[in-house]
Amino acid sequence: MLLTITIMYLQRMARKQDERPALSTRLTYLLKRALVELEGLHAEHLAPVGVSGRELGVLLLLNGFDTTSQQQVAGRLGVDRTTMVGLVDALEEKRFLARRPDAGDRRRNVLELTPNGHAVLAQAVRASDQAERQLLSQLDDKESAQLRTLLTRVTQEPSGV
Amino acid sequence: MLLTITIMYLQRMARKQDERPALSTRLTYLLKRALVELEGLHAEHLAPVGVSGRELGVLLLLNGFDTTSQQQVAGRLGVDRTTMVGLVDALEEKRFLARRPDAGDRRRNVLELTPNGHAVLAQAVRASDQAERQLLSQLDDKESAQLRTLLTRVTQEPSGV
DNA sequence: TATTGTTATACTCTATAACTATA
DNA sequence: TATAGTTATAGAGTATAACAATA
Repeated sequence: MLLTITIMYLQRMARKQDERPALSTRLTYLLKRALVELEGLHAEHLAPVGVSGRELGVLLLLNGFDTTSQQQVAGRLGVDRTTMVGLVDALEEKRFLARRPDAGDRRRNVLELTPNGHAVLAQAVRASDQAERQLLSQLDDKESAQLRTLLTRVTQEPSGV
Repeated sequence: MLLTITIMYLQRMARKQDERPALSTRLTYLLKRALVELEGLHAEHLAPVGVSGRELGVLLLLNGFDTTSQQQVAGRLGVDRTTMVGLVDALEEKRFLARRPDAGDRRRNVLELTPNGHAVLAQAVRASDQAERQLLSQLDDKESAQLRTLLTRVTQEPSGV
């Protein structure tokens, strides 16, 4: 009888323990942990290519749009224009892109991928694909696609803005 | 005839454009964007409660484990012990937790939530729930649960470590 | 000698303010 | 007057090194 009560008590305590809000169930924690791990994998896989994850972002943006000033890229990348200067400096020094003044508005720098930049971008994308596959190694293809879809929907504005 | 060829060419170009690897499809980009937005929502919702997102993490850990030194919490939170000092300073000053030397090992500080700390934690969790619901407003309950499950599986080690 | 908490210091990342050259 | 790029500076956030107390 006492044993039964004791067991019931312990079970109730165990449930109560489980009901405690846990850090590991918080969405911020899960997103951050996935992101940190993915950034680590990118650092590994991108190192031999010679670009950082942030730089890959710049290359992707330059590849995706035809005419682009530093400030346009900065805006799309979500960084300040002053931060952009250093990024472009590094990529220009590595000969992955070229700056030239815009003929129409000579205050602007038009950024353009060099042939070498295009080649490095292709390599970097393959490296990034590998990093992503490694992060998603526990999921099958359908689940991976689901995760991507759900994240895309989450980060989209409600009214198609 | 020429028009047809032109249209076909433009369509091919459009497809080619779509085939370009885009930043917006990169998992790092999606995760970061979701995280930044969720952190912003937390900042809003947690402000009236008087804790930061990082501090909520500490409170959740203190609530989840029974006996905890500063260094244990730091380890679980993924920050340096020197970073932990400032976090604990702030929470102690706000009377949400108390430091006391461990009787068994007087080098250690045992951290304990105060009654006030428990109350604030409950408030903060409700605020965090709201922030999460707002982020997930485009998803139904099943999809939200799916996202959480997929992220949990992604951040788990393969062999149940 | 090793460990916990602490402080001082340095490093990274990023933004704000100020300057230049263009418009 | 306003804007694009640049530079210098300052502010978070975090880690490394050194120190005191304790083991």
